[in-house]
Amino acid sequence: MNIKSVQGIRLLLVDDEPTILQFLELGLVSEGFEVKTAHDGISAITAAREFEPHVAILDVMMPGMDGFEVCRTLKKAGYPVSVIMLTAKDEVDDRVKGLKLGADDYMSKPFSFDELLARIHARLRNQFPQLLEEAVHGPFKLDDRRREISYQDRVLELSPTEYELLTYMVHNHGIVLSKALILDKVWGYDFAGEENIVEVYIRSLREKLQDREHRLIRTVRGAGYRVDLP
Amino acid sequence: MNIKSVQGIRLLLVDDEPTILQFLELGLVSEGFEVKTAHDGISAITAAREFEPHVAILDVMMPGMDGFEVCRTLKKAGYPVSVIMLTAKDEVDDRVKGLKLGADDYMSKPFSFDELLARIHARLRNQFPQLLEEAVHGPFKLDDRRREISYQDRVLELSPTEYELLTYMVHNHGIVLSKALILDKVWGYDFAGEENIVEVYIRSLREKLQDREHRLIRTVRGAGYRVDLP
DNA sequence: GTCCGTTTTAAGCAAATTTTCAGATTCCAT
DNA sequence: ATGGAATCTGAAAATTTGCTTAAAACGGAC
Repeated sequence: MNIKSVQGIRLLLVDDEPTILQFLELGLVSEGFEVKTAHDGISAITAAREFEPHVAILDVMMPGMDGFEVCRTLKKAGYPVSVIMLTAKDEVDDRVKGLKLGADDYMSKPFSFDELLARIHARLRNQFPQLLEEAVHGPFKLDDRRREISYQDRVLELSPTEYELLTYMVHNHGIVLSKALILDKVWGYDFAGEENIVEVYIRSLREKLQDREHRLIRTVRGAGYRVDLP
Repeated sequence: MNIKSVQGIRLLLVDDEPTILQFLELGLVSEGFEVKTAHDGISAITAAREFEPHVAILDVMMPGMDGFEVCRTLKKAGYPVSVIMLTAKDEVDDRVKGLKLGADDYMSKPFSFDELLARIHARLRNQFPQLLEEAVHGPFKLDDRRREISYQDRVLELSPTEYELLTYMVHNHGIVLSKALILDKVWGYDFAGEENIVEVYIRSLREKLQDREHRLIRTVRGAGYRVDLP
């Protein structure tokens, strides 16, 4: 997603399950967020005090102080923090239901990483609209909400992967991006195929941008690709 | 949200569960509302007399005088108050009962704070339009007091779920909404079924809107749906 | 109970997208 | 200029996604 626009945004992750914590942290950091983690409620509160996160992602079920308590404490202290609560699907007793009220959004496990990203963006749009402006880079206009990219004021018709790829590259224009890096960011670290697929998609983008001379998306032989804005 | 200012708007919160009461009060006060709370039906009536709330948020299940009774009493006394009823998901018949007894809207737990905010705003739009902007989006007119949606000045005949879905989507027009998000917001966080049901309902809406070309409700492949107003 | 509208599930189909592959082309170092 | 590696290309194969339809499940009204 849009690396640059997310810089300086602080996320607090709280979960007592180390595996999940690590997994989420890894993903969110590589998206460009500033991330702090805590494995229980008490340390979450402490961390929040000095870290001042924009968004807190809290697991409901934790030993000791649970997610609800953390949420309430943060809100009460007046931090302008958005809270996304994570809970398992089978935790549906009434007490839990009622307490869900304090959070700004709520996701039930299991969920996809992409979905979490979308929720974080939604929260940011709501709470800190000035942080996520519509990005204009030269002839490109990136509209994350509509999920559209315009080039010279014409909306491009892109497949999902093309959209992700172009978003990533335009946000990082002027920088050479290796195929390995692109694979990581766009296809995910666990993609098993060959790097040739990047070439295939670059070709498709060039076609849709009418970039016959490869001047917009430049090939840097042996290093990767670079978007050059006029 | 499409609200100009919330200052001077008075909300009455009634619930016997102190935790929930506190959560809601905290959140709503920080949104700028004037909030008064009551923990049972009797004191709710008393509070309403001198506080004269614009909107009352009542829990259905309370010992002694329940939410319905409070609602009926308030309406009978002629206060110009909008009532939002809170009920647990399995108390299905409560909804119908509540609407018959004069409630203007209902919400089933669990819900997020955002949803409650949206409902309050919706209520205010209808009951006190001078305080807020109109709920007209292009060719759509949303009247959730009557639970009706007009499209090009014709009232649509919608099932309850269709109504919720279209309301949600029109309210968020111009933004891509994933099927997962729609499921959460419209069907509730604990819905167990497949995302296909969203597709089925979208189809039904398109049919009723005569949107054969899918230009009103656009499919954004791999991402979700987006309402585009002409 | 039966009827009726609504919600939900399921399966087949069509289309779009992703991925792979093999041959062509380009580039660079020698 | 030549060989080898990197990149480009076009098209087929594989996969995924969304659309549609019909039937089953459900709930309330009678």
